[in-house]
Amino acid sequence: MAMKAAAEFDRATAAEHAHTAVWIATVLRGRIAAGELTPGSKLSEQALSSALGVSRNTLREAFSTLAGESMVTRIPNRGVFVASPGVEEVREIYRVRRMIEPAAALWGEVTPEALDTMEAIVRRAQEARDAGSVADMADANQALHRAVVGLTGSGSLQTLMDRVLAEMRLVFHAMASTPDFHSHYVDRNVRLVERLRAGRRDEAASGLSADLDVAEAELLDRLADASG
Amino acid sequence: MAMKAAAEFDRATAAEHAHTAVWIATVLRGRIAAGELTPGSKLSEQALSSALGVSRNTLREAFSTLAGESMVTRIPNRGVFVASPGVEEVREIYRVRRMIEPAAALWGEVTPEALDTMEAIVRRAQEARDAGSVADMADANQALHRAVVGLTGSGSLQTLMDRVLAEMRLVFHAMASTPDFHSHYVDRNVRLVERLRAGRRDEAASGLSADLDVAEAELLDRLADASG
DNA sequence: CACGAATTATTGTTGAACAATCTCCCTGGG
DNA sequence: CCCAGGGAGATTGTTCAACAATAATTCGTG
Repeated sequence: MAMKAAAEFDRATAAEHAHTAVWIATVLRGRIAAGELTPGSKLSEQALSSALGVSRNTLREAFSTLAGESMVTRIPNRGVFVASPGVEEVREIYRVRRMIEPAAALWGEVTPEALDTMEAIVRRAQEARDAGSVADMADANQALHRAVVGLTGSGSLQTLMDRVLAEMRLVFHAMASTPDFHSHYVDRNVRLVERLRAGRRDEAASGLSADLDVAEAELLDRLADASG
Repeated sequence: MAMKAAAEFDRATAAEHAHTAVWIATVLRGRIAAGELTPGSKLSEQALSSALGVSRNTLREAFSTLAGESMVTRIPNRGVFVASPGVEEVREIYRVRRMIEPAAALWGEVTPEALDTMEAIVRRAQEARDAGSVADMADANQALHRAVVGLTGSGSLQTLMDRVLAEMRLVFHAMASTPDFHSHYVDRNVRLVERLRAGRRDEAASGLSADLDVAEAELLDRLADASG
């Protein structure tokens, strides 16, 4: 068909031959994370395949990938939709985090470099708070917790955490407004890193666990408000 | 083509319309777990698609799923191969297990039902040892550790653990002979469940961690022998 | 207005085709 | 004898077009 160029967009830019399906999955993942594709919205095969300039088959393969990451939900004979996490998903998110984050704090390998990285992230969060940038604060917060899991040295756990954090972003996107959720945690995060630096891992782990409890409760609260 | 029936095998038996791609993924996952498809062996698209009676496109989608579970490895323009975990993969497996299993023992919800289940599994392991059935012992061992992670109540962690255990099976399949690896752990597992029953979670967690260290060392040892 | 049936749209799956890439063998030169 | 180079053949990556199966919608009828 002569008119594939109708939606040729970039795709020549970054690493042309990244095995189209993977590339498409990356594009969609990015758009979902950016909030361009809002939770619950339908991803039509025909519309998307022509919009992205790939065949339905290739798009389908990308969908498989994203469904495996639970970024989208596939309903047989109905289509795929951007995942829209609810109360149960939030609970699951914190079940996971309450296990792997304290575990990482307790038993991970706390290197000086890791501590430096975390301190830099915490400073970034403080600056974001001072500047009143909610988005940057959210980013820094996620980056910090990601770094905590990084202490485990495990790629699988890191991947799991990335999935969880991506789902968290979806939760925020699903909420109409994003009132300041993170500023309370900037100071707590500072204390967390201090404790890790001081080698007080028990305190770091238990404090982290408590923080997660609070965050979950607060998030569930706002979710109930939004849906009630 | 009239001759699709050439390889019609069952496929009408179990839940006919399980949406072919996932059904195929299930079949392949089972064959890999059973050791029918040995680690490193190539999965030719043409051969498999005709052997399973599905189109290459559908098979491809199944491959995506399995690659996402790292049951198979995809090498661009070369094909997909049954994953063949080596030393680094074993290390990663135990990095994960050393985090989530003790975490589950420490912070999971230890219900009486869960304890009963675990005791039943442990008894099964003892019977298998008495009967000299290595395979049953391996199964029971895996089931027990799976149950430990189940204490977290988290589906994501359970899924991660399942992936890890599947990879463990691949490691065993990759070793020419499977000398008795599990009998040493039957008694340790008994003690683990006893400690959980007694509410001595710290001991359960630290003992578990030690067991995992020993198991990793032993496994790495045998791997070194096999490849040396 | 409610209800059911026909129409329409969308997904699920297949088969064939072609380009890109790899594998392997075969030949020629050192 | 060994190695480099070059095809020929096979395999994967991707697209297209078609049809079957299922869901959504529309429309006619009571």
